[in-house]
Amino acid sequence: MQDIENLIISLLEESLEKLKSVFSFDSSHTIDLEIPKDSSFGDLASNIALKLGRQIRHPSKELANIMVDGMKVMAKEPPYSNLIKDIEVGAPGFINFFLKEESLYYILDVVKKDGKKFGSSNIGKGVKINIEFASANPTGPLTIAHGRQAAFGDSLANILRFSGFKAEKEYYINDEGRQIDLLGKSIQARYLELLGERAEFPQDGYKGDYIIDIAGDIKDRYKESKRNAPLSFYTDYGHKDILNGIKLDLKEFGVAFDIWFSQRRLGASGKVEKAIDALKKKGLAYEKEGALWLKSTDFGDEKDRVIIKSDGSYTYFGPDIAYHIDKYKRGFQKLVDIWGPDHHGYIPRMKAVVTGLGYEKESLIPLIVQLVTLYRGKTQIPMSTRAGSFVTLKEVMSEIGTDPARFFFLRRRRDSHLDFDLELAKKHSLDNPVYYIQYAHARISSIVEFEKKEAKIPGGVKPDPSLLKSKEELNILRVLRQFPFVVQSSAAAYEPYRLLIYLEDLAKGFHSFYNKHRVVSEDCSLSATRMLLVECVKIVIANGLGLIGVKAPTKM
RNA sequence: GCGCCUGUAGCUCAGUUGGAUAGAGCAUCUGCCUUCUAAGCCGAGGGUCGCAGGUUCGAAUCCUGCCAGGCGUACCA
Repeated sequence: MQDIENLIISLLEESLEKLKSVFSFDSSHTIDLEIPKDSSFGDLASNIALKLGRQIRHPSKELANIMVDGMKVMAKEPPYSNLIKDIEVGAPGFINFFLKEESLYYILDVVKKDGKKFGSSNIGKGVKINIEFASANPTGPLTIAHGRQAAFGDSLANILRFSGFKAEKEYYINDEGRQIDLLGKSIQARYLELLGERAEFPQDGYKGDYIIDIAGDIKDRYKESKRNAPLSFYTDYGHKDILNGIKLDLKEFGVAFDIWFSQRRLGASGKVEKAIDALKKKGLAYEKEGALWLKSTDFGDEKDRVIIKSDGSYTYFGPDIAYHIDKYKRGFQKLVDIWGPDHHGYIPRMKAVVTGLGYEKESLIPLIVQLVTLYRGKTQIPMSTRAGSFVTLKEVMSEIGTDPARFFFLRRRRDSHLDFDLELAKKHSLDNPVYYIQYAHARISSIVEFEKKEAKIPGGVKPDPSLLKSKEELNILRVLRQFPFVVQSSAAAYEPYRLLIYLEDLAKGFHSFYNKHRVVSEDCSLSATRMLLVECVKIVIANGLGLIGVKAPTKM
């Protein structure tokens, strides 16, 4: 398939070269092919004449006509002759290629042969890339916002691996600092309350019920013996307990991190001081009003940012600088940070650090994943971390299941605010595309079973793709052909949702086919061919769902 | 005030980076199960792409100015 693309591109290049004898222009054009949305515009199309027309100020359609006339002659000779059926000029100057059916059949062999690898590529060229995501503070359970980030980061990493990157999934544990202290104080206060003491609850303390649960656990385990325990006992107990919960949730959600990176360990290693020294040496940090500031304005930030507060403690930013440097030192060439929209102001200062220390600005890739609003039908479910009332990822998983949860979190562009309707996610219809896609996979599995049991197709019968003539069959071939493109564009744009849209399209193609045509029939040759077709659909659905971490069931 | 995100069919959203007649699903209306899974399929209606300018062969897409919603604007994380 890739060969077909390349052949047509080389044909276009050749034609462009000939055009130079008539017009003068520089030949630095990269020729892209697209798959037209409407198949009446052919199987592949190029807009090269339109681009060239703008450059040399000549009517595009005329250029396209000249090129097509030349290419039609060339297309009569091998290697093009057994590939191209026709070449046409489209309305504004598109060049549309119509391929022979044989060239579409080719995809079946490729899918069957590549199997689980179909769709993979090496566009990543082995570049080491770190994907850090869902790094919630261990001060409370994962919420649905983290759920979206987790589903996104996990799938993105899978897609990047499939595309030839060496991607690692990392979780940054914020296990020290002001918020952790606040957590400890909150637990301490609740514990003392349980012992019947009047305890002062911290002003900005964590008010959720889970704090009381933790305090209760401490009481069950230690009775009253922790009445005078130091604060560090509560901070340690609390954040470890919560982190364990987070790990369990993520495991259930199907996310397996390669690295759990502790901020506390980073602090103990002395790397934070080293990083700040490096900044000072480069003249990127200065002292003012007893605090240490980063000159982020030199790199386009609105104002300079505090690294060390006047009381001598670090802001969140301090360790985070060291953390990013550490990731580079560990050999990562690209760092993806997946953040919520509340972190967007954080991008310029982090970019400032990276460029200031001599790393490529583009090697840091912050991706902002927009908010999730939960609905139950028409009514919005209110969420507020501060009041301690929020819907957790765990609650969503247990209500609707992990597959629909992952799917819904991924279904939109990351820039798009996500409306997540729990009622919708529970429905078993096309309202809910997870089941629609999984259903296609299950149906095919069932056909495979049926054929095995009935043994309709004798062993010697070979598939003959030239029997595939119907609109529905040819459509499936076209859609199958797109899969590698979709994977690659998802990887390049860091957008897993494109894969979901594609899978819905493929499933639709299959269901349409299924309703109109029988796979296993009295016609052995046709049956064998359609079995091959349907098995290819199954492979691609399984590959696609695998990348987004959704199961491909054989029965439903 | 400033910054970021969003505005496309009644609803939820796509639109391949500036291309061809703006597309899906849901909802509404209408058909299809004695044969491989009806969690399915076929068909119909539904649009001033937030508004106003600009850039060019060509704009939902790019630029400017408005309008609306969300988020942020800490020596919190």
